[in-house]
Amino acid sequence: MNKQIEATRRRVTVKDVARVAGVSAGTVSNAISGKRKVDHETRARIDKAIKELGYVPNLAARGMRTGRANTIAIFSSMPTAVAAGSARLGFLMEVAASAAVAALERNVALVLVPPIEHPETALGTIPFDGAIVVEPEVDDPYWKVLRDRGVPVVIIGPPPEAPAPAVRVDHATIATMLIGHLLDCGAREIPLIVGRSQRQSNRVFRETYEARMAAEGLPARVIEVSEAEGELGAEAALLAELDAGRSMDGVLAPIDSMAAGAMAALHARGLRVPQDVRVATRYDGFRARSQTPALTALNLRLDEMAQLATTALLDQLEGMSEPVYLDAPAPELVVRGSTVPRD
Amino acid sequence: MNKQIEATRRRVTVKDVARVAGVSAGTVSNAISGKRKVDHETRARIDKAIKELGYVPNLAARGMRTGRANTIAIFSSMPTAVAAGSARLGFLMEVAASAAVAALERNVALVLVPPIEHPETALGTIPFDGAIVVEPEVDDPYWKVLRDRGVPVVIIGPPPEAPAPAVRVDHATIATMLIGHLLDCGAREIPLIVGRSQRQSNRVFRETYEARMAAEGLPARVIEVSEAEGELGAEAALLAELDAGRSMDGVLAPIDSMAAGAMAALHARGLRVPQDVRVATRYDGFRARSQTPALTALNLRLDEMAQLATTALLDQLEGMSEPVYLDAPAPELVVRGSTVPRD
DNA sequence: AAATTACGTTAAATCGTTTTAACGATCCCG
DNA sequence: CGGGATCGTTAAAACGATTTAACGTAATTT
Repeated sequence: MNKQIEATRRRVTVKDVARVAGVSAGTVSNAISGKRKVDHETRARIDKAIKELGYVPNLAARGMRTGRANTIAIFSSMPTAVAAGSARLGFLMEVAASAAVAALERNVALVLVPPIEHPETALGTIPFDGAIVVEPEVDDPYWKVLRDRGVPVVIIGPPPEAPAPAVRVDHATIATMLIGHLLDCGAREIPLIVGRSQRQSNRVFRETYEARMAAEGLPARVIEVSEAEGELGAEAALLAELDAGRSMDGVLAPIDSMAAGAMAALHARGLRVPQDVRVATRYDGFRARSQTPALTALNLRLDEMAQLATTALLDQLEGMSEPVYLDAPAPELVVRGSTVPRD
Repeated sequence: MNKQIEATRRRVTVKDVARVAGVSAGTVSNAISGKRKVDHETRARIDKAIKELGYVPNLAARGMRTGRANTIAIFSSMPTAVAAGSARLGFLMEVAASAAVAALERNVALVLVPPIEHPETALGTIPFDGAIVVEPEVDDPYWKVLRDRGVPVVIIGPPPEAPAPAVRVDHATIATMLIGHLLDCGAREIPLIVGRSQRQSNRVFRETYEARMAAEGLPARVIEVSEAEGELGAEAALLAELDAGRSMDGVLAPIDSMAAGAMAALHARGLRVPQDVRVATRYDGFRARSQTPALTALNLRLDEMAQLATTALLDQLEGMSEPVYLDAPAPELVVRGSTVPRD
């Protein structure tokens, strides 16, 4: 009953519990983990001792013995993150939130590793058993290190290397849905504003766009904007296009910051959205929703993707299953005011 | 040069490095940590050996010896989270993103602990040296356990107990700003839609509202809605109010889901926002921005708050400073279409 | 020249848990 | 009655790092 308020109190260990309960340390361990059978009555004594002493296991020691940290990390790499701006972060955080819940349900904690300056350093400081890598680049630094170290990894996004465990996101499908929607809305002159970097998503988007436009017998116009320029870059590029007298009745800008830039350009030239020009983007985040009118986008079902990835990773860690290759759930079109007039 | 591809390879330890470098394990440790001086030339040998062997330190072992996990956790508690819905999560994730960056800059990883069913269980599985607790309730389960265990904690929000290290958020200021703005916009009949639970923020908001309305000689009308009912509850409550013939030209709904419900009710009765009724809410998140028109809200500067809290916590952990009590940065009003006509 | 200090290094102890192999006791079966 | 099985338990050996106290040598002071 007496609250021992000593300045420095030795940590309560499994040995202390053992002594009080009149058993050996090993038995206490077994009682806690449930790995081996322990007599019902002795277990009761142990439980009592634990409560009495306020024992809380030392996770570092446990981890050292078992070789597991009971932790997984979620990574998103640097370069494009800064470039693609808040979108990327929002994307990552949406995934992380869902992954954290899924992981905790299996008593594993999630370590959040946002894009930072020096990835390598961080990697050495963070204890984790496996990782989820969000939309890695082709030569993603995180992914490469993890793979080389033999850390179990599940990717969310298109896998950068042929057979890698991943929740596969098919950018072609995404592109097709968005283009199809713009066409359905009656748009015929639809420039594509796309990132200049060699990321897979840019490439696939572009190819899919060109193929589809060709199939429809419509002109394809690709406007490349450096990711680093983001919103302003896209605005400038579209203004140039408009001022050069090239007409348009739709704009497809998968990267949401660029879509925002496009909106600004259209407004500046007095074009009405959606009456004159329809606009669509990919990720239905902050950015897309803050426009007026809000942008038509896709519900990528990030929560489901995160859950899939997390359970796949944990199954793999527990040896319950081989590495798997899953397909992301089909995205859903979220139609908003930027393509269909509201109210 | 030969890639040893053995089925099971013993982990490379500090001893292996020591052997190769021709020194003792202790010296390798010193070289790595930089805690004691190591001859320049031997350090070079050690570095070489490390690279050669691909040594990566075992963090569990290190943690066991040092007693530090190099990890902090960020918590948000259960009950209201589910109630307040996505808003709460968005809030948490915004804070977490920023905290993660701040922590990683000091080589500490951030563990994300979203609201879950059984907080106690999780606590026992997660290794962390300190914690950030986001907007704890008066009797917050997480906070109580952490305090009892003597884990260093910094709170973001109003502190539930007199002197607790915190980044203090002043709900009175927040309430004052929002009410002031609605008044400035010309609103005179402004019901307050507030949560029914005994959370501090509800109480403070309500008191501030009543005081201010009294001071202005205006009628105060408080509509209580149970947090669990959220959006629909608020909608129903406001519909009832309207149908009872009580007129209004403003609505203050701090909880964003309830603000959404209010918008629905107003639309349903053909009232125009902002021409007939001005609407404002507190947190400028997803919800607020997705309304048409988007809701006027506050930029609470969560990123700065998170950064403050994180550095305060880490300073405390490193013994660099005593527990501190900081004030959150002043919020900024974000005026949107729900109070001021746009375009 | 003797005494002291400073420096870099080391062997050994230590952190607290899980796991291993072995143990005695009890029970079952032939 | 003796030879397994079965059961619950235990003592001791890991796990891999950091830290302690002590050491020899070289440099500096007295």
